[in-house]
Amino acid sequence: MGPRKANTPTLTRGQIVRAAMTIVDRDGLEALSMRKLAAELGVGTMSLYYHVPDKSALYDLILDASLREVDLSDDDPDAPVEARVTGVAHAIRDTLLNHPRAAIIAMSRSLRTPTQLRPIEKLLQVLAEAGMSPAQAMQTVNVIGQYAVGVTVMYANHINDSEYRDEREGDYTELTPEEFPAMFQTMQHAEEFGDWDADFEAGLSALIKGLVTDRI
Amino acid sequence: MGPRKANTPTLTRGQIVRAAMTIVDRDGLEALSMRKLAAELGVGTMSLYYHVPDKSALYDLILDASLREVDLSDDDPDAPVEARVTGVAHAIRDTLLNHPRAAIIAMSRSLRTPTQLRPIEKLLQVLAEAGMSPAQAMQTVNVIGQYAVGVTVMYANHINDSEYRDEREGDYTELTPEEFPAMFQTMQHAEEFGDWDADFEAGLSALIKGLVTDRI
DNA sequence: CGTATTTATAGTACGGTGTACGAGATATGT
DNA sequence: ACATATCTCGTACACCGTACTATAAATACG
Repeated sequence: MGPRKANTPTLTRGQIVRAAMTIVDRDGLEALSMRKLAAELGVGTMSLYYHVPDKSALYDLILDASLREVDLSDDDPDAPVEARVTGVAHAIRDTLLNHPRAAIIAMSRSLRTPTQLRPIEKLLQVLAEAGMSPAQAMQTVNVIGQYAVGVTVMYANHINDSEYRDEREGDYTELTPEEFPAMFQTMQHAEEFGDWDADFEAGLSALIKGLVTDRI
Repeated sequence: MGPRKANTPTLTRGQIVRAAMTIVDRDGLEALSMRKLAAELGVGTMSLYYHVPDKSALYDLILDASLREVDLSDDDPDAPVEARVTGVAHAIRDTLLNHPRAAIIAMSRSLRTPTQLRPIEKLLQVLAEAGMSPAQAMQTVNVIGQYAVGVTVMYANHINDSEYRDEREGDYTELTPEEFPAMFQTMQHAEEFGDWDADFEAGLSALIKGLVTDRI
C-alpha cells in the first residue's frame, strides 16, 4: 500500500496507546513491538511515528494511561488521615494490578506527567490538611508511594513469572536443609502465608503508623 | 577465525559474568548484548553459548553475582533484633546500589538461587531467634525484603534516569499551581528533603517498629 | 601408538527489532 | 489554481538473540 488519506486522522494517539495496552495485557510487555502494534491497528509501521516520537515515549504513554485509571473519587475529606492515605495507596496498587504486565514501567522511569503525579498531589494534600510539615509530608509521600509501587510491581512480576515458569520445569530448588534451616522450618507452615495482599496491608499500616500517626 | 583450542577453557562462566557486569556498570543494562559481550572478551559470539544457555540465564547470573556481594558478616547475634534486621536491609540496599544499572533485574525475576536467598534465610533466622512465629516471620521478611529491594531499585533507576535526562531538555514540567497546589507549596521547602537514604531509613524503622517490635 | 570421543570455539544465517529517510497522497488556505 | 501543511507508509540499515553446523584440540581407550 502507499499513502492513503490525510488530514482526517484515522489514526490517533489514543488508539495507538489503547492497542498497545491490549497487546501488553494479552501477550506481555516484551511482545510489544512497533510492527506488531501497527499490525494490530491495520496500519503501516512507520505511521505510528507521526503520533509517537519513539518507543520510549510509547512506554510513557502506557504508564500514563494506566495511572489515569487511579480512582481517587471515593476519598472522604472527613475521614481520618490514616484511612485517606490507605485509600490512595490501595488505589495505586489496584491500578497497577489492573495491568500487571505493564507495571514494571512505573519502576524504570521517574514520574513526570500530571496524570502520573496526581496521586502524589493527593497524598500531599491529605497530609498537609492533617497538619504535617512540608518536609515530613514529602518524606512520607515518597516512602509510601515507593512502597506501594515497588511492592506491587514485585507482586505483578511474581504473577507473570509464576505463570511462565509453571510451563517450564519446576526444578528450581536445590536448597539443602543444612544451608537453609530457617527456610525449611518456615516452609512447613506454608499454608498460613503467601497472601500478598495481606502482606501489603501489614506493611502499609506499619508505615502509616510510624510515618503519619506517630508524627501527628 | 575458526576453532582454536579445546579442553583448556580459556573462557569461563565467571569471566563472562564479570565482563557482563563491566559492560552493565559502564554502559547500562540495555547496552548489554551477546555480541558486545563477546567482543569485550575478544571471543566469538557463539562461544558464549557453550557456557551460558541464553541471555535470560545471563541476567540471572548477573543478579547472582550482585547478590553474592551482600555482606552479612558484621551481624552481631547478641544485638537487638531491630538492629540485626536493619543491618540485613542495609546490606541488601548497599549491594544493589553497588551496581545500580543491574538492580532492576532483581525486580523482574523471583529469587531462586541459594545466593539470592541467603539474605532472606538470614532474616528468617534472626526473627526465629527473636521468638516470632513462622507465619509472622515470613510476612515480615516478605514485606521488609520487598521494601528494601523495591525502594532501592526505584532509587537506582532515578539516578540513571536523572543522568540521562539531564543531557536532554529539562522541559519536563508543565504543572500548573492551580492543579497541583500541594506540590508547589511543598517545593518551596525543597532543600529540606530529597535525601533518599534518610527516606529509606524512615520507612525501614517504621516497618521494623510495626512488624517486629510491636509483635515481640 | 592410532583412533574415537569429548570438549570447546566460532562462522553463517534466519527472523526479529527500532527507526531514519523520503516519497506519496489528501485536505486545507489563499 | 496552486502552494502548503498534514498524514501515511515502503524501503533500508544497523543491530539483536540464537539454531545449526563445522572445526580443531585435548583426552580416553584399544
